[in-house]
Amino acid sequence: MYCLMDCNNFYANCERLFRPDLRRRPVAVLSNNDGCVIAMSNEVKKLGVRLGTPHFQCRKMLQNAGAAIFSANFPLYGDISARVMDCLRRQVMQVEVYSIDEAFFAVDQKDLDHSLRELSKLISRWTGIPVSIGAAPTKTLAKLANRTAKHTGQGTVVLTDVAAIRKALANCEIDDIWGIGYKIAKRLRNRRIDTALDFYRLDPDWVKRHMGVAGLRTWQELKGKPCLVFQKRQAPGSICHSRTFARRITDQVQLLNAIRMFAACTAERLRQERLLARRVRVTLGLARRGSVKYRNLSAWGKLATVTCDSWKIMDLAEKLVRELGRPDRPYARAGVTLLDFTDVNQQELELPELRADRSALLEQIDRLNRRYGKNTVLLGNHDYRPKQDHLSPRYTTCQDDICPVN
DNA sequence: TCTGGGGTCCTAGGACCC
DNA sequence: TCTGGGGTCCTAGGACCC
Repeated sequence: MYCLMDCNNFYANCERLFRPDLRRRPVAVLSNNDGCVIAMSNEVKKLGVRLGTPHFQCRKMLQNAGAAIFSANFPLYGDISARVMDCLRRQVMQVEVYSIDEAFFAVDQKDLDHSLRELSKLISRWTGIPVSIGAAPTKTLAKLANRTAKHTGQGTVVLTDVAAIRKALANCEIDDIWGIGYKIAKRLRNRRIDTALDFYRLDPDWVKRHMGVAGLRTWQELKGKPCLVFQKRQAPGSICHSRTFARRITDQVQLLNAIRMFAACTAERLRQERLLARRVRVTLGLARRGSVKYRNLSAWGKLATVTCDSWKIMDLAEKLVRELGRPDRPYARAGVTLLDFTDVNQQELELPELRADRSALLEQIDRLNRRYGKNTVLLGNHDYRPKQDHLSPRYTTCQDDICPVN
């Protein structure tokens, strides 16, 4: 049996943890630069705000409803997530953390309904975060069970018999199936395939022909045949750091400063993962101008040897930006991606005279950033600062922000 | 004025090889 | 230079996830 635990309105409930006064107030959380709504409490959902709505479009409505607005506080959410996952690991086997607020796990118990309800209560009691749990014979059906648990307010749902599965499928829109996104859903709707049950009734050959192997896998999963199994935590295949600028950039020096800073962030993450990279890619997003659409420019290059040295990665990223030249439009966003990794233990040998060994210095910088918070020590001459007008304290990860108890 | 960020997997097409 | 088939590798782009 596959189970899926999902934290309810996770970011909004993290903000509420240390602010009991917000328990009944609407809460919305904004993306970087306070651009758009990325999470909200049920009260905000009831107002009709959709995920991804730009803040300026719903600001008035939220104000009128007395909503509390927060800039995304990822150090806080990451720490609370780790606590929830730790709690889950103490109770069940084979936990696969799927995202910051979701984890699959396996159970093999008789009284499943009862034990999942107890588990949900326990996580909520230990961490303060309410969760929903769905259980079913495949991961995709477990997702469906979880969705049903949320929608019906049951908290936990076990989907095993065909009748219950069919009922849940009939109540699920085509684009709410895990694995079917906006594009495919639109194509299916054009053919009058509107619900998960309509999709379930399709011929598998047709599904394979029109939706490829990924679509067929989803179909088989809904039929109860597991195609997606538990996965061990793997090293990432790429590491990316990208940002939309609070103000568009026209100055090349400013852009290069931002790129060097982004490159340093990717390098730090690379060292955390104990990996070395071979390739660097930079991506520049050019702003819309009149009828001229938003456009991406990108370029990649190879490092002389695999490395996790911030300066080498920063230098190559800068070189790539220079090679891209100056476009006629301002930059709206930029990013740096590292690719082609090898494990740190398999580092290629460099001639000693070519190696500027900065590993001790980088180690110290990483240590300071771990201890005193991200970006305590930054490399390069940067002037990039995101807009975060509604940031809550880092209650659990920064000593200065700990809640006082009176 | 103001529209996120970080990933994975699959597929098609081109280059190249024998 | 052209002819053919089969194979691999690489890259860009699309689609998906949270």
